[in-house]
Amino acid sequence: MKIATWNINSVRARVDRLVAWLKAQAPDVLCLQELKCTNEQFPRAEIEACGYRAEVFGQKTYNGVAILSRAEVGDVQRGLNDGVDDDEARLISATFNGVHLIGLYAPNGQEVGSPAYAYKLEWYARLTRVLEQRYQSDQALLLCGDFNVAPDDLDVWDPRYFADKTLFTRPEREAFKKLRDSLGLVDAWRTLHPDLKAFSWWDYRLLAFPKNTGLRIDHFLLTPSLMARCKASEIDREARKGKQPSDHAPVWVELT
DNA sequence: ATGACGTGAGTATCACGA
Repeated sequence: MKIATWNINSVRARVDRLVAWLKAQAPDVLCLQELKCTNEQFPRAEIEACGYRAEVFGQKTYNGVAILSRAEVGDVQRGLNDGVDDDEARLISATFNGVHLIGLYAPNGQEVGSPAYAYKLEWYARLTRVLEQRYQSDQALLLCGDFNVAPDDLDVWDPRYFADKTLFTRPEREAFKKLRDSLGLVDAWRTLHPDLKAFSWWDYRLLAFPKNTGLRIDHFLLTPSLMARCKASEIDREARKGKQPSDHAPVWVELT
């Protein structure tokens, strides 16, 4: 079973790329982030024409997440549903083949010290509480998506330059670690590539992709029992090439 | 100069991304 995640940075601007990638990679599940469209604007017909269903949690202009799958998913929930007043479409969860899936788009945080930065840290704390309240570490649970945090030095092209920059500040990395530790979750790609310096996002500016000045911020977090079934995980750097790409590459895991 | 691009909204320029 192949499960993928991709921050597509506007699904309407890239529907042709999306369809081509689904046909080429044939994942069983693809979690999408940054749809930048409402449920009504989502290109459902094109997705269904290539054999996928779509559970969509859209929002006008910003955010928006979806779960595409070859077979029907169960128990779909949109949002954290933790009682906090929050209308940002950043999380969708479902079950598929006995696996609890959570597809998420964590807040970016803008500048350190800004309201958006505080919201990001609070959002991580809320998600951690939700995991602790609703799941157990012995379940088959998988979180994937754009976490907007580079966890370690190896995940940043220049850790010294990023030391006090959003996505790599100590509070963000600690919030990510607390989320991971809540259920003993494992960073699947890093576990399978312990010494590799590779990225999943590159700035559109400054020739960042050809210079490979990127960050690894798109992740799969698995409970230990699910990690035992994970034999492969890769970042599809090819999908960042060519005309009008998303600034993120897709990431996938293969589960036995 | 670690230097500025892409998207949606709306129709000039701004908010936002990371």
